[in-house]
Amino acid sequence: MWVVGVKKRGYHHGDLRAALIDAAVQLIGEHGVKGFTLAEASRQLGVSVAAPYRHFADRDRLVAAVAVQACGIIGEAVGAAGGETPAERLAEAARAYVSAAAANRPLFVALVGVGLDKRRYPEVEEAARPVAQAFLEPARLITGAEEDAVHLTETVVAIAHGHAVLLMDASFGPGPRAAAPVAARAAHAVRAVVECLRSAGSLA
Amino acid sequence: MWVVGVKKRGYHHGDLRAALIDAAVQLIGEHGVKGFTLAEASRQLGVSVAAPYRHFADRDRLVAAVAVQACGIIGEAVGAAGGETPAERLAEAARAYVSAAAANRPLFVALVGVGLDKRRYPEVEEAARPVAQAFLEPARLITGAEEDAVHLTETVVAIAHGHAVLLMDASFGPGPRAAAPVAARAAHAVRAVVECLRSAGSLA
DNA sequence: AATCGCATGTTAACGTCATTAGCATCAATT
DNA sequence: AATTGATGCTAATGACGTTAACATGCGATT
Repeated sequence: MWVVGVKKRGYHHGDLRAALIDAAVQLIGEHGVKGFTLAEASRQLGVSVAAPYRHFADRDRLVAAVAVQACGIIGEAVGAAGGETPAERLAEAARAYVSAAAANRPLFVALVGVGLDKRRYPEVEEAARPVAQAFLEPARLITGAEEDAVHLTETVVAIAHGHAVLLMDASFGPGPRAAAPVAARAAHAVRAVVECLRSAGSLA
Repeated sequence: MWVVGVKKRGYHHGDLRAALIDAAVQLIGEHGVKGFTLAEASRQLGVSVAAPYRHFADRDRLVAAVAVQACGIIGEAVGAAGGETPAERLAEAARAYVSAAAANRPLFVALVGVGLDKRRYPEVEEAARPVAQAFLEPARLITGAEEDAVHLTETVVAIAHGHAVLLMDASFGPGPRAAAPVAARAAHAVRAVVECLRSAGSLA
C-alpha cells in the first residue's frame, strides 16, 4: 500500500530494515565506517536505539548488509562491462569495478573499510561471489587451464581492487582525484597483463 | 640502563609509549583493528586506562603510530628490493611490498584496516612517502616524462596494494593462502605493465 | 466482526569504552 | 634538599552496543 520507506508514522515504521540500510549508507558516507553508529541511525529515523535489533543481530550485521548491497551494485556494473574480445571484457570489467566503487563511495567503504572478517559474514562472501564470477568468465576464455583462469582472475581483481582502494583513500595524491583516469589505468594494466600472457605463449 | 620495555616496576613504566605500540600490534593481530581497545592494552601493561593519554592524544593516534611503524617496515623492504634493471627493481619492489605486508599482518592491518582518513594523520602520510619514493625511483628510470613516472608508480602501488589487501582478507580463496605465490603474481603483473609500456613505445 | 499471535517497537537497564579533570609520584636539575 | 616537569593514578562523565521485559497493531483464524 505504501511506497517503501515513506511511511514512518505510528508505532510501526513500515520498512525499518531498508531505512536502516539507507541511513547507514548516508552516515558511512559522512563519517566513515568506524564513525557510523547504530544510535545515530536510530535517532535519524525516529526509532528507539533497540529497534534495529529486530532486523540485525548487531551493528556489524547492518554494515554487512550495506556491504552486500555494494557487492550487488559492483557485480552488476562489472557484469555489464562489454568488450569485443575476452581480453577487452576483462579490462573493461576492471574499469567498471573502479568506477562503480568511486560512484558508490559509502557502499564500497562499507565493503572494504573495516576488518570485516569476511569469513564471519557468509552473506557478504556469497554476495561477492558473482563479482568474482564476472571476472572469471572472460578469464576462462583467455587461458586454457582452469587453474590459470583462476590465477588471472585473482590478479585482475587485485589490480581493480587496488586502484579502487587507493582511490578511496585519496592516496592517489592530494585532493579528490577524478575516478575515470584511475579506472582507465586499471583497465590498461589488465590489458598489459593479458598481453604479456599472450606473448609468453602460456594460453589458448 | 634498562633494555626497552623490560622495566614495568614501580610507579613509572619506563617506556610506556613503545610498550603501548607493541601491545597494540599484538592485540590488533588477535582481534583486528576495530577489536583493539585502549583499555585492554592498558590492562595488559598493568597501567591505568588514563595512562596512554600521556603519550597519545587519543586511541586513533596510537593506531596511527602503529601504521607509521608499518610504513617504516614496508618502506625498508621495498627500498631494499634489488634487480638488474629498473623494470626488475620495480617488480621486485611490488613483491617485497606484498611479502612485507603478509609477514607483518597486524602492522599492515593497522595501516589499511581502518577508515583512517590519512589526511587527518600527517605522521602517517609522511611515513608513507618513502614507500612511494621507493617505487618512484625505478619508475623514473623507466619512463621519460616525470608525469609518466608518477602514473606508472601509482599503477604499480595499486597492483602491490591490491594483492596485499586481498591477501589480508583471505579473499584469495579459502584458508590461509601462502603469501609467496601471490607476491610473485604481483611482481609478474608489474613486469607485464612495464613490458607493455615498452612495446607501446611511450618511454625512454 | 471479534480474537489471537507474531512481527515490530518501546523503555529501562548493564557493561565497556574513550576521554577528561584533578591529584600523586618520581627523577633530574638546581 | 627543594623544585619542577614528565608520567601515572583515581574518579567521573557520556556515548554506545546490547539485552530483557513489556507494548502495540497488522493480519490471519474463527
